[in-house]
Amino acid sequence: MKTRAFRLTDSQSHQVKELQPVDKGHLKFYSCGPTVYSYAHIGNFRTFITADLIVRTAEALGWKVSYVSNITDVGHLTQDDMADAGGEDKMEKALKSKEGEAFANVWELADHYGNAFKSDWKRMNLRLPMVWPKATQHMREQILAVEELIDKGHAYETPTGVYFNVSSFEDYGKLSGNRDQDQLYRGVREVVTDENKQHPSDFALWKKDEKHLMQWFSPWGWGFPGWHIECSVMAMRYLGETLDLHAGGEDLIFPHHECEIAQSETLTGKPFANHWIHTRFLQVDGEKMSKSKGNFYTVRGLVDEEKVDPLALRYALLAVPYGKPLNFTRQSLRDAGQNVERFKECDRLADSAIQKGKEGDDGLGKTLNDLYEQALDAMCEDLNTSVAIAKALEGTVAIFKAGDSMSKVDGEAAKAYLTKINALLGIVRPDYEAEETATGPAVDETRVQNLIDERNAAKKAKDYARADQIRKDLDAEGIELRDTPEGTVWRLKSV
RNA sequence: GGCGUCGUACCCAAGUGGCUAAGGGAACGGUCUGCAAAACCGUCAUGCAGCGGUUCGAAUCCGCUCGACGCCUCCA
Repeated sequence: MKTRAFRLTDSQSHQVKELQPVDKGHLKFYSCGPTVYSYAHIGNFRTFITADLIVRTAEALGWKVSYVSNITDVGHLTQDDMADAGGEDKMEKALKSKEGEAFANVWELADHYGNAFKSDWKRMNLRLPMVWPKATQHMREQILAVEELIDKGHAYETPTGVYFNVSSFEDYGKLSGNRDQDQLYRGVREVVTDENKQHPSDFALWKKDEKHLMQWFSPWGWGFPGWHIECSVMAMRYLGETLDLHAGGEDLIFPHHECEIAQSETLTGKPFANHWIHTRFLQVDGEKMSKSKGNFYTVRGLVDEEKVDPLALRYALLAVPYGKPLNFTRQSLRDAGQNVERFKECDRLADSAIQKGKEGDDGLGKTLNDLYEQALDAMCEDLNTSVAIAKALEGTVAIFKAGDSMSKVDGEAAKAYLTKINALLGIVRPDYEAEETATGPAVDETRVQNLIDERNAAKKAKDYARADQIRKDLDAEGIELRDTPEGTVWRLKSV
């Protein structure tokens, strides 16, 4: 295998630079996960897919990957910690909402959405992290970290909590560019802040709150941790004091990641992460998607209710490189579905060629291998998924050209190619067994097969009107028929 | 007010100084098929928001104009 550099845009320098693990060939990677107060939407998953593609590319390069993705289940307030008068914990707010009525308490709610998230994760063909740490499971470490920050003189206690003194950390703003903390508040319509804080930019490490539904006892009394401290603590707990790479959505650059840097580097005196990358937001029909606008799609809604092929959804979410805004539309989902079908069709063609066992070798393997190498090159160049997909699709043209007369050797080469493309992009085959889904009627396969048999009998009898009627009826149900040399096959039409 | 991104065909999108401006979707014509579907073949941007400039040479660099968008405020 030729040696390749894996290059990614670093959010701090805005330059594309080589990702170089401190331990050569062993990537220590932390990716910010969701706050589990609701079902994750496709925008969340664009970010998680970016992380997934990094893991897959690193694996393709033969690296070992220590991959951690957290689950936030406490401490994420509805209002920023900077202006934290009146901020409400997202988990508590969700419990009070209409959907929250189904849960006995906030712990159950967190558990439910956390599990739903993990199930969506698998359906989107995402690599499993080494660990999925939860904020609530690392309370002791968080409290210890806050104590240490106070001891070191970088944090102070007020009647409402413990705050990090931003002016005590010289590098504050190095990631986001928000260097001048006073400038930040000029032109902002209203600054609501805790009057006990020394500066509006100081952020909460611990909130005192005896009424909070999730609370722990600390040296500062009952309360709960601030949102930022969990990631610092869990990242360092599992991956060490300096990460090779830290990823997240673009909204997390400030304040979340800026605060993580301030806390972590103050604690260790070492760089927190050598490389930062951020996935740009997804838009829907040219508009920003957000919960407050209500124009958002969830994985569950599309896959369970609308029967969209999860692989098509994944394809649509990764077709545009992570550094550019992606405009998600019904059209983009249809395009994605078409191409995913091409891969699947090639997979069937390769299986059939292997089964037929025809002799010969038309050199398909060489062509496909070159294309795979080019696809991997594209992924190593800042995850250029557009080019990687283009190369992957060129491979399908080569496979289709070989067609039904493909030899066994070429069939095996095609199969191996698709396996490698799938390992890199995850858009050919599902990597996990399908889980039972509660919603939607299952297709009665026996009934469909009976109708196909009836249609074939009608065709044989040259009763084409009857044959076409059966095909038309099934099509109306969303089942598409296709007559192939191996017989009639059917598939569910997605979207 | 601060920080940042982008404008390439009907749609998505690659290309960041130099061969014919990748690839996909849609559309149209053809082959195959009882007819379809899938597949294959062919057609589909003398031009890259506009205007200037630099250069032997620019979609690519510089300036201005117009337009779209993101973060700083709930969000990945």
